[in-house]
Amino acid sequence: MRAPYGLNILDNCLACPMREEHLFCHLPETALQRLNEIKSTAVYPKSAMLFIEGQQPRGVFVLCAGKAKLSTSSAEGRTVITRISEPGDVLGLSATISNRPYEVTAEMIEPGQANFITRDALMHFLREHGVVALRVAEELSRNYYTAYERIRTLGLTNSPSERFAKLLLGWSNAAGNGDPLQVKLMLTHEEIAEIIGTTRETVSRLLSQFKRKQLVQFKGANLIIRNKAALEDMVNS
Amino acid sequence: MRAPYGLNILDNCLACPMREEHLFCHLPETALQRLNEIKSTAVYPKSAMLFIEGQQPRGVFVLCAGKAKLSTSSAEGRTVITRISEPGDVLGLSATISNRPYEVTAEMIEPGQANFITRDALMHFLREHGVVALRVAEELSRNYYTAYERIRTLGLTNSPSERFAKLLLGWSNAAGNGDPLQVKLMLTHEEIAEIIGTTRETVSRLLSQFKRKQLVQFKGANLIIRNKAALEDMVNS
DNA sequence: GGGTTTTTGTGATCCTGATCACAGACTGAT
DNA sequence: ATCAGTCTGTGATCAGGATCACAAAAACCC
Repeated sequence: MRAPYGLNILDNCLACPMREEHLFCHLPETALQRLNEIKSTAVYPKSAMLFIEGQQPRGVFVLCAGKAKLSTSSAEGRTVITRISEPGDVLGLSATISNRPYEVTAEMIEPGQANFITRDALMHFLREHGVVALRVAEELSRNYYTAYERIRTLGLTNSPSERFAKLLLGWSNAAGNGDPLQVKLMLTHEEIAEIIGTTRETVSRLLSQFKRKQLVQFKGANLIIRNKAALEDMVNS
Repeated sequence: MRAPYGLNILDNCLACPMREEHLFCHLPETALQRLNEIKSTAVYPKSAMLFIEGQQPRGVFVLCAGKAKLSTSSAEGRTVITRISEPGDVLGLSATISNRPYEVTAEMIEPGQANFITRDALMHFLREHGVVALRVAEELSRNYYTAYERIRTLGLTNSPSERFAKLLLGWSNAAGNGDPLQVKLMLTHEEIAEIIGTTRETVSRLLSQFKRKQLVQFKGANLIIRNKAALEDMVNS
């Protein structure tokens, strides 16, 4: 297995990388072994598509390194980004389990690595290991919750400013290590717009507006939250 | 077990009522038997709350008769209806499986009946019957898909008119029996507004507008779709 | 380093829905 | 029948974003 794109292949990224709640953690030894036999690893460059909305499900991808954006589009070209996936996430699980077309497109937004398990192998594996099926159900529930969170932000807030403030706060909370008030902006305005359901121009304007009001401030490619309270007020307006 | 509210208790509504894809259909005999032992049945009047958003999950409800609306609200009183559940649906499954608070409120919009299975009993049952756990995973995937459908309608369409047209078409498709062009309106304008993410007034106006344009027509409490093509055009605008 | 492509900033315009405010129609209880 | 409560229709107003249209800036690539 070669490692193009200057990435080193991670040895065993199925086995509980960083997140304790990872799908395939704390499994019986035999199950884990079997899992390692049926998985295959690959490395992906930026912009690589793991799968595309509407395709028949080939299997699941366990993201080991890098980030991927999950999005869904309308016929008229409009797009919503539903999630930015991080290492440890399992992509394509619901489609694979239910054997329906992938409901989203998964595109790497930075180079990374993922394990792949074919649908047949996975289903066979799950039928043999009932415990893991239950874990899969739990993982699906988790996905369900994040989908609900999206529904709530899209449905319960009217103004883009509110949603943008919410997004920034969410990012600052998610910043596990380092300064929680410092957020690395790795998305284009266009992509941010696709997350909060507005236009690129509006995101641009909101950002200047936030800067003007001293709510945020730039430090290179990072955004510093200067007035968290004010942002929180906007969210609960 | 008494039957208030003038409803007759259905004998065994776990066993594959109408929908082949029902969660607990085609199970091994032993599993089905055990299921019948751990379930309890109750009858609910209109407006009864099966559970409320934020509560610790007590267990799952299998809806046997009647319809329930699932909704989620913001602190400021705004509400989105995420689904109108029909007999055969399993309510509270993801919360129960993942042991997180119910993510929605389930309220009966017509009198009905449901089986209840406590969380403990269900989890114990699932650990014993791995096959069923897989079925649960499939059911969760289905729920996930409908959640995604909500995300798409909320995120990919801008105009309330578009969403309203889409809703009407969806209802007409769902009308299994009878004239597919005839839709029974059983929700208030307020509730419709909470489904498509707009205000009551806008729904009122849209309805008059659709009537004026001969897209729809009333026949008592039923709505007749007069110009399906025009509605479909609005959706793909 | 120059040339191309993507990304960002900002103005001007316009229009759709949200909001507020009532009045009329229904519904359901007693 | 009556009254309270809910639901529905519609007008008037108004602001917030979508849209279009460029130009500047940054990133990328041989």
